[in-house]
Amino acid sequence: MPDHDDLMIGEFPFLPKQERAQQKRNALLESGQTLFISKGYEQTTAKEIAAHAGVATGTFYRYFSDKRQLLMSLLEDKLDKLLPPEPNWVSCDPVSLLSSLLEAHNKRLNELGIQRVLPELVLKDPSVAEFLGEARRKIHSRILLGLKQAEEKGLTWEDLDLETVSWAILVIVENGHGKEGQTGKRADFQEISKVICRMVFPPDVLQQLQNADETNNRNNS
Amino acid sequence: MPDHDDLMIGEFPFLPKQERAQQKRNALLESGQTLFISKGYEQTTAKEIAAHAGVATGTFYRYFSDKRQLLMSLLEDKLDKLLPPEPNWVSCDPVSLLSSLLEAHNKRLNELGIQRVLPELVLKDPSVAEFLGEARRKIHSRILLGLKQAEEKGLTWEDLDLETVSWAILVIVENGHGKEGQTGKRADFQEISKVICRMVFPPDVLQQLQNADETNNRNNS
Amino acid sequence: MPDHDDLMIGEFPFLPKQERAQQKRNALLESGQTLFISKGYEQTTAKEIAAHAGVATGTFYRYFSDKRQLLMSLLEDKLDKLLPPEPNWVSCDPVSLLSSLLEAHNKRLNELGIQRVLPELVLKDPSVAEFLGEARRKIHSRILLGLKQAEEKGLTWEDLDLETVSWAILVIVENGHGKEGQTGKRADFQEISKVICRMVFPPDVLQQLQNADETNNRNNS
Amino acid sequence: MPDHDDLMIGEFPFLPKQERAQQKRNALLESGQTLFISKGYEQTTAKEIAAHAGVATGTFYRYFSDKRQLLMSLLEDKLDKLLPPEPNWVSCDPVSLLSSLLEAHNKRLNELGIQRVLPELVLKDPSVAEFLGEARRKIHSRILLGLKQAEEKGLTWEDLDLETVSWAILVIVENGHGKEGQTGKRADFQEISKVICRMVFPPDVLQQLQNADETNNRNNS
DNA sequence: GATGAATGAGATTTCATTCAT
DNA sequence: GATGAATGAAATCTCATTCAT
Repeated sequence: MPDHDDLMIGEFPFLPKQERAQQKRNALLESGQTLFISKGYEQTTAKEIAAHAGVATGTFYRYFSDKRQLLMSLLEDKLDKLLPPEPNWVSCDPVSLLSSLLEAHNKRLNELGIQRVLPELVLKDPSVAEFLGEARRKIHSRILLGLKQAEEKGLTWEDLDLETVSWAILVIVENGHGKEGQTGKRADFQEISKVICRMVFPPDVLQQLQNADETNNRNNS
Repeated sequence: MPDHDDLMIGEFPFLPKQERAQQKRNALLESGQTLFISKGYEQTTAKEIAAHAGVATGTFYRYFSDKRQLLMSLLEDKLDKLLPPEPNWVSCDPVSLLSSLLEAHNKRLNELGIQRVLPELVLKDPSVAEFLGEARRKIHSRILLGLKQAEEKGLTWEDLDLETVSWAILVIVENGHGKEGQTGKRADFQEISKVICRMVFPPDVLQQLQNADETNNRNNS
Repeated sequence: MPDHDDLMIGEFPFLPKQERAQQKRNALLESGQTLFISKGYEQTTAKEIAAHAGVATGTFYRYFSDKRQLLMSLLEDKLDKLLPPEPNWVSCDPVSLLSSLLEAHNKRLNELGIQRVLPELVLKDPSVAEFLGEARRKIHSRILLGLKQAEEKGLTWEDLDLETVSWAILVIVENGHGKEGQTGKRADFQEISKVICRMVFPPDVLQQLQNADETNNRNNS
Repeated sequence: MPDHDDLMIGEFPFLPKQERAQQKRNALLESGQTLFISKGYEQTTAKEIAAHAGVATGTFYRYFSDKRQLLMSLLEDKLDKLLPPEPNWVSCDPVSLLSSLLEAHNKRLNELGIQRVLPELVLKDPSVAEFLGEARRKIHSRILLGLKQAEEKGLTWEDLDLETVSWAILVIVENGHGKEGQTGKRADFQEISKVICRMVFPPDVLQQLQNADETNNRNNS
């Protein structure tokens, strides 16, 4: 349980009660996250979480009604960080834009790690499944919307099935974080972006967008 | 499990002992699979599996050292069915080829269902993780090989990063089965195939392959 | 866990499964009863009951879903023994009849002991309260019925309120077992019976009944 | 417990400290009583009592060493109210005297309610049992004393066993409060009194006492 | 081999009591 | 004195695994 006040010599190690309680709650949340990620949800006990957070078993139940609720709190806290950002396809070079978005999203996911427990929970707890499904639908419709705007401007392949492409993008984005560990090679966001862009834009449009972007940059500097 | 054979004095039991034991083992495997899929691995007890298979709890432990080993046996038995087939890109219309392969693979996955428990186990049991990683690497290299052959024949985009594309295909294939439930629309294998082909082949090559295919079919008939 | 078979040398120490299980169930019931009576319901833990019955904690839960259910089983098993017998006022000397009934009932209660925990449970568990109330109503109406028959024969005090008297008798009978411990004197069933009879019969009727009884006895011998 | 006095600068707090402490103690006692009666002793937690009394959990332990001690204080405070009044059999109509005494006692018991938890505690805490036994003995000897005076004046049945009758009266009085709920009819104190009087006095004596009472009343008015 | 009752370690959860603030 | 968060012992209950029959 880190307590920064301890380091401030000359001050009373005083925190208003609410804040201290918040600290403890957070310590429990963090410990829960850490242990869930490293051992899985079922393999982690409430006692362990409490011990890891440096509090007694009973304290766990002051802040959370049970393990499940701690997890749900974690999910709610972190949901926005799990969602990939919404790309704006038009204004600049789509490949490098996507690449940096992917890299940032990937970094966030790896820092978070919580997504690794989710598949375990989908089977055991329908409400988690519901929760995740909702989130996925949200992301999917975001991606779909971006694609639609690009399509309206005549930038995409002519016979593009937006539903399917946006779903494919979703899947690629969601699984990007795992590329390295499972195929032995570090994720190459630049290449992934190229693949995605190729699904969306014909080569000439892509070239055009990239040229416009370069011009843009030259004018700006 | 009532066994009327015991009552037929003077007849040979219809199955030699070893085979009857095999039957029990298989019943347990099937029950394990069914229950793991519907309730998750941790939520399924050895007693339940035994009861579902129509044998006594203790019998479970005659055939499997524990729950984990039953699962590993399941995985080994079914692994080949989890692997998607290796596409041969050259000989026919890639889109319809892929489409039918995807559909067949998807059907197998849904019949199997076992893949749904795997994420739960990856964290709990490193050997499962190892096992799965191995399988994925195998599939990945199959896909990669197919792509390489296409590339050597000059069929693919010029600047194609084969590693990345094959990884993207892997991800799409692996997640294809879940498309429907999660985005509200039934999986459309035709469209998915088109997307994948667009990642791999330039439009003119694709057209050419499809024409060749049609010619082929006409000649054949 | 007493096992009488151990003492039968030369016999197989064999009991059919059901009987053995019954034995264990009974051992648990008895242990529950003993401990509930000596320590109270709340003060007795499932673990203790199991240990006292010579079985493991888990075995307790094989036979009873929880402590409460064991108690309810006890109550159902013993309810008929808790009910006082129905007196037949007419056929013989009411005082000695009542006296022997009271003594027998009292002996049964003391052997049983379970009634001592009931008050504790009435507050905690409304279903126990309901259960007991039902039993009391049954006894009460039995007593009332006996009184009515006596009244119809013109044997009782003229202005007798049957409801009230039967209630008073119920209360006296129910509390008879506790007389000794709480007032320092052994229960004197003969005297209690006299008191009850005085509530019901005028002295002359009582005398008459007793005389008739004596005549009866003389004729019988 | 909001306390506006703290805000009135320059005024003496309305209550000296000790008295305010007394108030808290009393609030705790009352809350304990209320909750014990409605939920039972074991089912009531110290935290609940404190919350109900409007003080912090810790404050509970400033005034009482533990839950048990709060209960004992309750008992000591209320014991005199639990004791039924001592009847004076001679000076007036015993039936109506008893009737009004019974009614008053019954009302007190119902207001108090604490007697309902006692059975739960007798088994758990021998000192409570001791305490209650002492109280019962006290009441019993009071009743016995009254009967003896009546006997000395030759008012009672000739062969009356005073011990037994006084015990029977005690039991009836103690259980009177529960008559209604358990037999479906409201307690009828007049009838109960008649029953008790019939146990004690022969009809002619009773008549005589009632006549004397009427004469008394006529003379007084 | 088969059975399923028995085991007991371990997870979840509660609550009387303490103690830093 | 008052507070209420924290404690941790203890109760309830589950289930993988064993073993007598």
